Amino acid sequence: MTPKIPLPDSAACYAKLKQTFNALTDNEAQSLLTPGSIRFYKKGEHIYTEGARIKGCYFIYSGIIKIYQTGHEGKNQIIKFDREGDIFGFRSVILHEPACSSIEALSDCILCYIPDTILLHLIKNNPGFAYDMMQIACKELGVSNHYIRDIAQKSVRERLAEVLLSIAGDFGMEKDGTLKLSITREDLSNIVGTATETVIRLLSEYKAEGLVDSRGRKIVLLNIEKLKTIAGL
Amino acid sequence: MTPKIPLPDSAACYAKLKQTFNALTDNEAQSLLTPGSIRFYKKGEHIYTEGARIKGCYFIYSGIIKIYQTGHEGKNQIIKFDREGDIFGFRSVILHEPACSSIEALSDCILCYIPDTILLHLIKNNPGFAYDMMQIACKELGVSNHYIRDIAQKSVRERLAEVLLSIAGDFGMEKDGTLKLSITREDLSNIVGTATETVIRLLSEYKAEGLVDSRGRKIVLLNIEKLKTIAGL
DNA sequence: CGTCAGATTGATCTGTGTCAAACCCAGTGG
DNA sequence: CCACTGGGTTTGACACAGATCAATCTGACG
Repeated sequence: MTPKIPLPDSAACYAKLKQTFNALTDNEAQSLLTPGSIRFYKKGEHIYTEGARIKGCYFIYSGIIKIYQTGHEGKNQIIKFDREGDIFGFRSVILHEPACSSIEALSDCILCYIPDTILLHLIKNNPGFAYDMMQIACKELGVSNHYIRDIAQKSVRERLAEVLLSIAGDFGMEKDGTLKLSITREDLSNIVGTATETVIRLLSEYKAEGLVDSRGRKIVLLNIEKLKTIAGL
Repeated sequence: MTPKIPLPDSAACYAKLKQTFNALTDNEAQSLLTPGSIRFYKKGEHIYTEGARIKGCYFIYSGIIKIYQTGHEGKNQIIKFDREGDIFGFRSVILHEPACSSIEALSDCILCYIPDTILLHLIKNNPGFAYDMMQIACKELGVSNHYIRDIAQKSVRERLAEVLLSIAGDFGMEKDGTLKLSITREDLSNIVGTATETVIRLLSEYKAEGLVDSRGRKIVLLNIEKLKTIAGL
């Protein structure tokens, strides 16, 4: 559990916070950065689990986390990935409800914990902050609703292409087209909402068509345009 | 276009508003109820369409509206129904984006239009209101994410049962189990995310099993418990 | 060098989508 | 009053995408 990377000091964390919430005053940022609020999480570690009564939310200083829900027969549905500068868990805090999804660190992470009292205090006392949060919630809402349509209407083949492109968009790729996010076939299938074998077969098809290349978790997008066509974009 | 029912006076509308947004002050409520902000919409009328640059959102004084997105080959995905006391369109206003879904009146409706300037002003000046809006957005977010899991993992048979139950929950039913919301098979299929014929076949199956009865758009839930089992609840 | 998770490939089964035809019923207009 | 019309509903036949099950393979790592 010893951090492999040094925890950032308050100043560094403050700078990150300001990027996401530019409405925060210095005083308020101070109130967020109490001792112990900044914590290191090892890759693979679970931050919290569906149904947990969390009493605060988390700001990501660095790293990538996976947000998912467990369904029938233990199959997981990945809702989204969050990264540096994102905030998660606020839904449960604001509604005073148990967590509706589980969170797992996909890479080593540094998270800043924001207790419910402070979050609610900020929303009720800093209108700019409330507006920032509002925008974040609305953006997520738009993405989720868009995804409902896709998952309901598009074929798995189309959705997989779309997911690959959106991963490229969210996390970037090397100059050669390699996705910066390394991800297992199983996780891919849990985003797309299909069986792992199907993802593997479709990736092979793409490969045969010269659209992608892959070795293990390294996936290379060779023909973005064609993938967009398949995805229906 | 002449209203079949008289438009409510400001006082009636004010009362409805207070039920949803109890943080509103009298002055603020006044600012919402300018002349012309309250309008009647006929059943089947389109309030606005995906991609429209709307400059305000709507509060539902009475009636039911359908929120949907158009996908491949004109097939629609219904995101949700809203009714009396609900507010819609705020996502686009808050993000300054074009509408991401279309709105249609499922019954005769009376809507109260809230211009963007006023909505944003309220959020930035009345923390209680901002918090109310925040809760609404978060609630919708929770529902949407939950639905992503369902649509990705459950079979159509399971989802149809779930949708019927949730319609019963949202809009109620008569003592005999008849859903108060009358809905076409096509709309049902557009919620579940399947073909119309499949909904019809599954309803027939349910009927054969004594779980539901139906004549036209009147659907009667005969065995709620069994339906819950099918839905996986 | 053994082990184990993840990746791959094949064979098979089935839930749903698609296409086509017919039917029911309410509203309209002659 | 009745034929006409058209939207919604129903049923059947058929094809196929994708799930499932089973077996094998690969590569990373202790």
